Amino acid sequence: MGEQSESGLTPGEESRFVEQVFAVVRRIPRGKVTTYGRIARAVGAPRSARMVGWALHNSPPDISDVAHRVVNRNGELTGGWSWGHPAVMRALLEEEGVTFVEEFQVDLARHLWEPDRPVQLPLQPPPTK
DNA sequence: AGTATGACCAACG
DNA sequence: CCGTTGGCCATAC
Repeated sequence: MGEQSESGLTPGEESRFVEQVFAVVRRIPRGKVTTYGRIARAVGAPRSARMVGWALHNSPPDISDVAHRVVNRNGELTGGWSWGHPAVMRALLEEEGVTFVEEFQVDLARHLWEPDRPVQLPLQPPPTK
């Protein structure tokens, strides 16, 4: 039997990483946001923030409903173009009560949600400029 | 099989 | 504040 694909995963099983990423994203509360890096840490891959972005880019419909709650570590809507324009993503967030400090930068100090993670030192939100 | 790129992050100068 | 470098690793060419 084989042998699994070079990815080390059999078809149908799907990557646990991706599944876990989606599980975390689904738990982001309305009116809150979290970051790629924090999701990566929450699933045990602290240095694979890029893979989180990759997973979201391939996100199924059920994730697309809450994907706008994921921003980069600075609160910027780096994935905004996936909605056609960052303004669309911003509108979705404002609709949930999220406020902004810049045109496409959310107020992390007020709306940051931290996923349950194993155990890590608390990270403070970056200073406003 | 190697290179380039990416919804990222962090350290450094 | 900006640019560069390194790390991550899947995808496209």
